[in-house]
Amino acid sequence: MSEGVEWGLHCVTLLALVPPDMAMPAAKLAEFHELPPAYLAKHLQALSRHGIVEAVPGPKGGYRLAKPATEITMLDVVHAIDGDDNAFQCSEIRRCGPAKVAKKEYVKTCGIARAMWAAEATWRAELRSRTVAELVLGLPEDVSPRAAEKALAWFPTAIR
Amino acid sequence: MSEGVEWGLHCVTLLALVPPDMAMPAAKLAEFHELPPAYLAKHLQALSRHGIVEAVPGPKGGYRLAKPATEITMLDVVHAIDGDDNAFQCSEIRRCGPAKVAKKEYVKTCGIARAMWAAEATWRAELRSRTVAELVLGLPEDVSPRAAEKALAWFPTAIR
DNA sequence: GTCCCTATACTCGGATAGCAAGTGTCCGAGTATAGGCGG
DNA sequence: CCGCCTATACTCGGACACTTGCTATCCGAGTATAGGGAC
Repeated sequence: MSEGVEWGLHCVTLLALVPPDMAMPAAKLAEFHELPPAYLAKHLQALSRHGIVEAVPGPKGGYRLAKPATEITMLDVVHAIDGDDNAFQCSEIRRCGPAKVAKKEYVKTCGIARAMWAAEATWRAELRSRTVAELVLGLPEDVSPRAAEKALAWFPTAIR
Repeated sequence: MSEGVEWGLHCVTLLALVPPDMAMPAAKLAEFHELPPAYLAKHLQALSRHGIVEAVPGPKGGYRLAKPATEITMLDVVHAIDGDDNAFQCSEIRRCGPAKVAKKEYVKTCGIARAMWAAEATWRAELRSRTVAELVLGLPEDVSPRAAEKALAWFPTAIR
């Protein structure tokens, strides 16, 4: 899985703390995680194209969430950055070789592909059930008070 | 996900039909699916290293299952070929930037990584619950009688 | 003092190089076989 | 006729090029702002 997924999830979580009438530039998002700004921008563009974040141009511009954090699932972010294709790709090799028959004979999909896709379906269901809002609510439990203090001190200098 | 996973699953399913005292060469496995023989061999080596299939050298040699098909899960095959690393890799970017604190302060794992890994756990559980034996039992339901006939006619020419 | 205009600086967006992992291929090491030879 | 030996041919196993997609970067298009000037 692409590394950008991790970046995207962290950035979306951080953007969820930005007031709806403000925005945070990509450079600040990169600074907060010490990420290469130009490359992170590429992933933020993907999130923007898929309607997850909203881009505000010009000075006092930046990114903000395009919809409430309760309506953005982790699956949305993963799909926006890594694409929504199945991880398992069935190339129908069963239709090749000495046992191949007419195309019309293959009515059901390959059993192997069905099983793999069923497993991916549970994975997607799990990620679809987790919203960005839940990630934010879980933050106080994971970050130490000292780190939270530093983050809160930095935050006002980043939003515009 | 690597294309070799698909090849490996199909080959293991085919090998499940080989009598325990016989073997099928990699070249025949490749022929049955019209796959590049040399490259398929690479994946079969991986299956052999992980104790899924057993390699028999010399003439009348080839591959056979190293244990009963009921004890080989789809997850075993996927892990052997694609590796058992988590698809989501947490690089701990939360420990960087202006809000970073001492290493000892990060006691719990990142909430984002926990959620991603939980989703992967359901994916693995699903694949672990499916054995190669079940794939074989599902074959008659998916392949047309005509294809089964051709496969059965080819099969004796491939095992040694 | 207030309104309008213009130059500015900051933002995002897409087009452009570099690199690593997966893809594809090859040749060498090892072994059970099959045939020939000797007893 | 039977047993042993040797040459053979077939197998797997690891080491070597190539290509696609992810990684990383830059510069151009667009816009709200801030300052200056006119009224």
